[in-house]
Amino acid sequence: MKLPRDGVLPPEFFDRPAQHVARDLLGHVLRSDVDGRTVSARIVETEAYTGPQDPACHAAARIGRTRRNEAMFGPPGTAYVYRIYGLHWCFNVVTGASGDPAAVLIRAAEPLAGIDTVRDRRGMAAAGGWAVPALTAGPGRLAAALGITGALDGHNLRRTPLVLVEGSPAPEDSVRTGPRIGVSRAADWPLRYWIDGNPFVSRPRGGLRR
DNA sequence: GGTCGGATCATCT
DNA sequence: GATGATCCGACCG
Repeated sequence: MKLPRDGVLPPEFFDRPAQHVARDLLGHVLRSDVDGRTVSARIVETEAYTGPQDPACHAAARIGRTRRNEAMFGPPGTAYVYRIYGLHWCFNVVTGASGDPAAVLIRAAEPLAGIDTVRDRRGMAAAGGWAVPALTAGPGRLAAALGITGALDGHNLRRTPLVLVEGSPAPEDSVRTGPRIGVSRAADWPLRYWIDGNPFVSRPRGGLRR
């Protein structure tokens, strides 16, 4: 695919099945300028929620179109942000054509810039200066680190303050797949993608890898 | 090292 | 009224 010179991922990148976008997003970069503070991070873990036929998808057929999942029906490259467990925000990228409700959950990323802001937002001491997995490994942590809230639900991800830009795609043989985390339906569908061995990949219940 | 429970609330039935 | 695409701190060994 031809990418524009400014490096912003084009709508065509997202106008594909969610599982392809989930795999291909690994290695690309999410940049946030929320509150005027720049943070960028390389995506290392994703999950695909493929549409009405996917029982774990927020737009599964039994649910249909509701106020919460409205953004999933928008054009490819739209943000879908929702609150979970009453506490945390989760950030997704809408895939496929308008009216086709599928998305990719961004579960973890490796900070590249703005570490001080990340540490500040995550309530960690300013000392140190380097990134650790507990800052951005896991969807709730990642959203908090980048300042992503429900205010960005429906946001166009080619525009500031939240943009997906070209990074260095993960080599094909470094990508691993497995069941999605924390879902009760379609629990065995292998729609989770991550970069093998990357320390910023989340490890729910069992500590962090490495 | 591991396992467990509480926090906290929008959304949907 | 129940559920949930989570996180963190407490507790145990």
